[in-house]
Order: sequence, then structure tokens, then C-alpha cells
Amino acid sequence: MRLLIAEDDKLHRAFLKGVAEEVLTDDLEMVEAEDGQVALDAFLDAPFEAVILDLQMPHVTGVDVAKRIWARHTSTRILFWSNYADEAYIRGITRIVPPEAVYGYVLKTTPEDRLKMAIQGVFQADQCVIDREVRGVQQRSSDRVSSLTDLEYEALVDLSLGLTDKAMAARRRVSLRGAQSRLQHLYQKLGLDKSDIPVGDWGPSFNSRTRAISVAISRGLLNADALRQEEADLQAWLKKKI
Amino acid sequence: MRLLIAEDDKLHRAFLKGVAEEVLTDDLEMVEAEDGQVALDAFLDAPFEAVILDLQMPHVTGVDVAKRIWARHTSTRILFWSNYADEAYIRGITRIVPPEAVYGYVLKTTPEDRLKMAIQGVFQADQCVIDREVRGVQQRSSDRVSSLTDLEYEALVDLSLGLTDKAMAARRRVSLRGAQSRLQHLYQKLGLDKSDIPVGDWGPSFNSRTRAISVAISRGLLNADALRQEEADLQAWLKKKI
DNA sequence: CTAAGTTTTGCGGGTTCCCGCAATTCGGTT
DNA sequence: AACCGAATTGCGGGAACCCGCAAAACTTAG
Repeated sequence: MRLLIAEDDKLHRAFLKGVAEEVLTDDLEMVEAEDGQVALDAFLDAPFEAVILDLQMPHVTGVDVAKRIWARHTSTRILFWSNYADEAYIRGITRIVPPEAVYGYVLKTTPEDRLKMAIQGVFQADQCVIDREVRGVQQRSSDRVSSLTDLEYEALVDLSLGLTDKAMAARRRVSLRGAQSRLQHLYQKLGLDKSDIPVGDWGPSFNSRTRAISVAISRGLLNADALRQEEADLQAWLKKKI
Repeated sequence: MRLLIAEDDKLHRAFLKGVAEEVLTDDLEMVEAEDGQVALDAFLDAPFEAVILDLQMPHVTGVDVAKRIWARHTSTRILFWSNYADEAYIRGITRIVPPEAVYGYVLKTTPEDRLKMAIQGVFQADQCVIDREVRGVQQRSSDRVSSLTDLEYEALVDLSLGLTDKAMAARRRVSLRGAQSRLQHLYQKLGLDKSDIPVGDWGPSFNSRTRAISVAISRGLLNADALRQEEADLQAWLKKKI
């Protein structure tokens, strides 16, 4: 079996290598990459059947890598291995996983034996193995009432990038009122109306626009990685627009 | 020598322990903590002369721990050990380090030999050892023109928490116009005026208020940890205010 | 085809925000 | 004492934002 390990932290990479060697006894060809780009290069050079991906890597994130890999071979089994169970990541992944693909999601904090079981499950038994903590977030993020729709998420992104209503309207090709309407739905979904406790005499405490970003970030709906990614997309769009 | 290691990641903790044992040959008493709170408890139980602190830990961050430690013993030498060189961390640390204290700041990505040198430098030679990458950020964050003053930083925090101008004014005990004025300075410092390229006919692209948060986050001036911390402070203030 | 649900749009007005101008205060300096 | 830079405050106007109401457009089943 050919296994690709993409992880920027030296220690974790070595650890993964050790565990994989221990669990996957049959003849194993392993390649390590300390960056998303070199992982992709290695894969395009000669495909792998199994991949372990860290999600947070500089430049090219794990989600990007997975997307490109699955675009070519949906049969490749991928085990995601991440620090956090941020909704930003979960959303990114569930958007790109092909219906028939096999994958796993394990947090770095889980004990070693569960990691071993995940490796076996995904790479040998063709099962999807997802940590309980992650599963909880995933559940919530596919729930009709508490989760954001794609449109609302788009609005959140534009908002967090600092765009004006007008700019959002232009970017998403809707009217000004349309953009504002999406924002309104977003505010509602994030529960901004309830949390606003007007204390004393100085009226409403929170500005919906900025408060939305605040709760989105502390909920892990958005993180610095995702923001940088979206910023790049925005710049690309701006350039094309000129 | 008594050494306390606070780090939530198992692998990194074990690694640190190994390196420390190797470098500090004289008789060594080591205690490990996987959380800021237990680290603090251990320290209050019996002080340490040397501490290695991860900055990002759940609940009680490394900066918090350092603050409490130095409040009791300024002679304790602390080595910070972190994933990122975010200005949010740097600022947090430089605010609390006593003038005579000895400390170090090493990134997790630096090679092992440099970590060893840092451990020796800080714990045995009483030198301050700071990684080059970190030093760069530190420089910038104490520069008069590009860095934020404390007032501007306060404004950034309030802004990112989602407060209105009025609420900021109440919290910081200034007039409404005063709060707005601080915001204005903040916007200027973040360079929001220059980056606003009005493209085509749909006018200004960016909303200063939200754009400020965006650039602050992507610059690492603010991160999710710091935000959660400040959110707690805000809630405490709100409670007291009622 | 119809019905229910979601999304978009226009209108309107009340609020908040952004910021230039000018006056004032408050350390710290020469 | 005179001065300077930084911070604060009031005023005022133009722009942006928030949102309720109601009508259209579009989607998705039954």
C-alpha cells in the first residue's frame, strides 16, 4: 500500500509515521510531505491509495489537497487529522467529499489507540471513522435550524472580509436589498436578536455587523485560515472585475 | 533545579521533557501539566525556578499563567513555546513581563538544536532568548508608527467584540465622539484608507468597521484565543454594570 | 398544476456610523 | 513660560446600515 502523510509539524509527522508502520503491517511505501504543495506534487507524480492529511498547513490547506486528490481519484481514502473541530473545517470537507469516498476525521488530542483504530478502519476496512467530538459538530452543521445555509455562509464570508453591502451585492450578483436580506437571515441564524440585552440607559449594546463576526469566530464557524483563503478569492475576483 | 512544563499536546510535552532531560544534566525535578490551571496549581503548591509554557491552552492560556507566576516570583525564568508569532501573543507577553525577568520565546517550528540552546540560555545562563521570527514581530509591535497604542488596541478589542460606539464609550468612560475618534485612529493605523480602491461604479468596497477586524485577524493582531478572553472580560464588566 | 417554502426585490424611515473642522485639555520638553 | 504632540469633545452633514412590510420570482415536492 502506498501511503502519503502530509503534516507540517515534525513531531506529529514522525508520530504518524511510527503508528502507521506499526498498524499497517503488509508491505508499505510511505512518503512524507511537510506542506500541502509538496503533498500535491507527490500525489500528481504517482497517485496514492491512502492519505493522512493535517488540515492546517501553510499556503495550501488540507482541504485544498483533499479536493484536488478526490477530483482525480475518488477511490483514495483520506484520514483527516486536525487540532480543532472547527465548523469552518467541517463545512469545507463535507462540501468536497464525493458520495462514494471513504474518509476519517480524527482530532490530535485523541488517544493513540483510537488513532490506530481509525487508520485500520479507513485504510483497511474501507469504513468512515469520525471522532465523536467531530461528529457532534458535523451534526449541528447539517441541522436545518442551527446551521448556516450556503447563502448565509457566503454572506458571513463577505461580511468578515469587510465588504460593504453594495460590494456584496455586486460580488454575488444580487440587488442591494438582496444582500441586506441575506445579512438579515444571517443575523437571525446567529441569534443576534436574542443576545442583545439593552442595559441601563445606553441602549443597544451590539452592532449586528461586527457582532456577527465575533460569534462566528468564537464558535469556530470561521477561523483565520478560512479567512485568509477567502481573502485570496476576493482579491482574485477584484482583479478580474477591473 | 525544579522545572515545570505546561503543554497540552502529549507529543510536544514528551518531546520537551526529553530535550530538557538531555540538556539540563544537573539534578532535575520535573513536573508536567497538560493545562494552564493545573500548571498554576502546581506552581502555587511549590514554586519553580524554571517554567516552559505553551501559549495556546484551553481555559487558562500561557500568558495568564505567566502573569500569575511573575506576580509572585519575578525571578522565575519562563520559556514560551508557541505555534505562532501572533502579535496578540507578543503584545500579551510584553505587557506582563517584569523589567528584571528572564524569559525566552521559541517557535515550535524551530529546529531542535536551537531549542536546546534556548533552554540552556534561559535556564542556565540567565539570558533572554528570542527567535528571529518572533523578534521581527516584536520590533514591529513596539514601533511608533506601525504598531497600535494601547488605546487603539482597546478600540480594536471592543470593535471585534461587536460593541456599538455608544457601548464602547460607556465601557471606556469617554464621550461618544471620543470612542469614534479612537476608532478613527485605529482605522488609520491599520491602513484602511489606502487599501480602499473604488472599483468601477459601485463605490467604496470596504466597510471600515468590519474591514478593521479582517486585517487585524489576518495580521495576527487578534486571534480566537484573545477574542474569547476579551469576551469573558466584557461579560464580567456587563454583569458588574447591571 | 398546485401548494408550500425559500429567496429576491422595492420602498421607506429611523438609526448608526464616518469623518472634517475647530476648540480644549493634558502631559512632557526646551 | 512658551510649546508641542497626543487625546478628547462638540457640531453637523452625508453616507451606510438595519429592518418591517408586501409583492414577485424561483424551487421543490405532492
